[in-house]
Amino acid sequence: MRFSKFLCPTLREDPSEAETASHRLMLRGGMIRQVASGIYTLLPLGLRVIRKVETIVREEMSRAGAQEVFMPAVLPAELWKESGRWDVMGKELLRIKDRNEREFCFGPTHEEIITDLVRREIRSYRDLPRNFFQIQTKFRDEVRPRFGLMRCREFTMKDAYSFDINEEGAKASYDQMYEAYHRIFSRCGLRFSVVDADSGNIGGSQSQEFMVLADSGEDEIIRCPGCGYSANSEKADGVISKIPEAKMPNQMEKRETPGKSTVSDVASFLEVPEGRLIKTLIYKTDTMYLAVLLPGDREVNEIKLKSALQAQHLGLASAQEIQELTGGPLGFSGPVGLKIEKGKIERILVDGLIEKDESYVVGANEKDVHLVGVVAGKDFSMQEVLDLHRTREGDQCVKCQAVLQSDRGIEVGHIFRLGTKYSEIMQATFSDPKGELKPSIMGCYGIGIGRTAAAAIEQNHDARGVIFPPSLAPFDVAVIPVQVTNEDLKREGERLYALLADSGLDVLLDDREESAGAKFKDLDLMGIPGKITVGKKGLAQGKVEVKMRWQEESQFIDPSELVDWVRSIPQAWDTRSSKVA
RNA sequence: CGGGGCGUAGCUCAGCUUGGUAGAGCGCUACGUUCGGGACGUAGAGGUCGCUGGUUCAAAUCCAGUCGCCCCGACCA
Repeated sequence: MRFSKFLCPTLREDPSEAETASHRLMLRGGMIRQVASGIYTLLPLGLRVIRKVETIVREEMSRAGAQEVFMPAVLPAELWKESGRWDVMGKELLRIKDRNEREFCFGPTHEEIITDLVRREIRSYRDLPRNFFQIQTKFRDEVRPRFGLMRCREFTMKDAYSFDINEEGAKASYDQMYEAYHRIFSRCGLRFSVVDADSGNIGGSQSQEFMVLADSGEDEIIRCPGCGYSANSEKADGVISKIPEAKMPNQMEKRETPGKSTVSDVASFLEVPEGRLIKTLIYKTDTMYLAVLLPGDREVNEIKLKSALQAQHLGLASAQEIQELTGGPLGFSGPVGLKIEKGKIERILVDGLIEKDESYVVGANEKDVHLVGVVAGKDFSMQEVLDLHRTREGDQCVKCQAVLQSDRGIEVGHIFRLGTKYSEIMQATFSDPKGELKPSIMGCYGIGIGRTAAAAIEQNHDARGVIFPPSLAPFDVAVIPVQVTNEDLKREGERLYALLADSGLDVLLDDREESAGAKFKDLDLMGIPGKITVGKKGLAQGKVEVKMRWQEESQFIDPSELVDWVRSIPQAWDTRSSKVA
């Protein structure tokens, strides 16, 4: 490719909208342009990177025995209604109507569609197991798209679906995908870890996420240095050894707390550690109101709460609702005297960190009043005790008691054991050897293609720009004649370009009439691993000047070694000493 | 959905408070001089000041509405 013909509008300055490294560098490097919030055009350079990721994914999926299909992007509502997710998905699902007012959606994922295909086409245990995958455009109307390709509304996803005759088979299919994902992300040059995850509205019994470690990641990973346990903090379990000490009366007493409605205000006003407060959160689901009690210094894990309640929607009650339900204003709710009544608060859930017979501070359900010396289990009921808090760094591992640590991660892949959630409801059955009809055991497996590329940039860049892992780089090497007006340099550049291209390498020839400095800046920004500088220095001594993106100094090699040098770049990447952050 | 910010040339932004013929740097075009880490000179092109309405003799500027984009939050009891 000749740079002079290549659409790669690099930007000298940082675009104002970009915060994270990958977003900023993909815009500056001329890889993407935004069309609408969370919707992007991939420019030639960016597309090349995406294609590299896709190629790796395709190779590893076939190697793992999956076969490629291509399902539609626009999906009829009926299938979604059949699975029940038409109502569950909410506003994230982009709903559209055709000219006959028939309902469709733009596919956010394809369980329903593949299950529909399989129930029509696969009838016997002899046809199983099977695994189908596709690389397709999805649309999810995200609450808040951000960070360029990291959280888009429209994005490219590889999704795979396995169908097995029994649990052992399903487990084997899952393990196979686990291995394939390991190979894929390793080949993409990423440092990642696999964590236990919540399966969200996809459903199923077990799921794990592949997390690329990066400070800009939107997910928190909880990791145990003792036993190696690691999980998304949404899913992680942890314990604390003991609750904080506090001076507290033995009997329940009222205390005036004028205007102190937050945990930190009340705690400092009453001189009690936040862990000795109980916050009482009033939630509402599709069917009822409920109270959730947890230590003041803790946060509710709404994912756990939602699954404990088996609720489809979950949200906090409004200030007005709280006043009506508890008799007191927001900020002063408490469990003492809280009545359980049909149509009002129907359940009181107590987090497992609240200890029976210990005394706490709670709201009095009365403006500007809190209660101190409230004994858990005596002054209020602890009938429903559940694990509802969000685990955090510093808690102890439930398995080995080591102190848990936390990292930030970008979720690039997610694998699920679905069981029969979809096959049962949609009747995707097969005949077993006895002739009985059974639902297939399913698994599903996703990879965010664009997000993987973005994550690679998050992990591999420096002040000058991207440093693509060679496996994802848009070009293997760039040839830069420092002066194209100099006929000798121009001719030599053309010669090397032809030589390398003829060897099957992806080469970019920077034949633009730019200054050498401008070309170097652009090439560094674009992150191409190999750089061949064609200048008088090398020409004079009959050598070729070469440098890898992550190296500081050029070296001069014999022209006969050039092709081998370019081919050696991937190995050099793997063994490079100065890994970049 | 709540809070905040922004919308002026391809990009980054100034001008708006105090209304009076639209600005800078970078980029782009032409010519010349340069030429190993974003060169210089000269001459040029390029803008319905997001959109709609209002106030006014006069609106980028004041007012109202609207659309779009970004950020923070959505864990607050």
